[in-house]
Amino acid sequence: MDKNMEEKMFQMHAEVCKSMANPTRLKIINLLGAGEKSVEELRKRLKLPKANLSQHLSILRQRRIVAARREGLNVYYKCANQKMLKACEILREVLMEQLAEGGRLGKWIDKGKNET
Amino acid sequence: MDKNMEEKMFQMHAEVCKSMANPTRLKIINLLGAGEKSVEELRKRLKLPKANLSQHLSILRQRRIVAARREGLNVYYKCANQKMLKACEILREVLMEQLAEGGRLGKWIDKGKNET
DNA sequence: AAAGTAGTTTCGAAATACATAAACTATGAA
DNA sequence: TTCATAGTTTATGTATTTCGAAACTACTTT
Repeated sequence: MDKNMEEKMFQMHAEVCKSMANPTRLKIINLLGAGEKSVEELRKRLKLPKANLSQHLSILRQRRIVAARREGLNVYYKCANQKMLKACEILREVLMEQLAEGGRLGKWIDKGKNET
Repeated sequence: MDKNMEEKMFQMHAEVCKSMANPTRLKIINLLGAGEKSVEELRKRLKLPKANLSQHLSILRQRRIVAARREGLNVYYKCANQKMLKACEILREVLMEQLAEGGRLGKWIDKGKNET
């Protein structure tokens, strides 16, 4: 893998992370992880204005995190890739561990200086 | 897991993703994945102004993605959690696959309408 | 064709993230 | 104590993200 390719990979990777860097979008991913859903179903569960929901879905679509399929009036979305779900799952595990081991999000080097 | 907890998890998850949503920070994570390094080493490899590097490290530290340790004049950083690395690795795999399968980042439903 | 439902896009304002520069802190050496 | 090195923090201007509102598109029914 050459230098430019590496550079592009980091860029793409960052953009995928950006797409996931929003609680609403993570909720969407989570719901779709349990199976395909129409926008209307997502809207009801998430209680979001549909314009906003559509914007989030658009972002996820552009990064190929979800895939869309139209059927009549409805557009159905699903997770485009199981591996992405796996990656999310791992991060959630880590967070659960961190919550368990004290919860406090440390500020600085663990020298007892910046305790809250 | 109650409703508020769920909410907080999504929030935290988003913040971790945000911390990773930048090519420079991903490069840092990648370098640290290969082993502990001083800020000076990172600076030389990444060719970044040290103030900027320090800011990025601060963000990664706050989310416990990296851990810092001082030794004399130097501060050494390492990845705080192997699972985070694993999650990164999985995302990179997905990206490699996507590049392999055509590269073009699709704009809309795969109906041949929005070809580039 | 007209109206209704499902979904998307565009626009603009407020909030966040980013890089640069300058000032500051911490440690070790002279 | 003064200097030098390694690293952090604090402005500040710019760019990006986010959400609501309004306008628009796609399909179905009447």
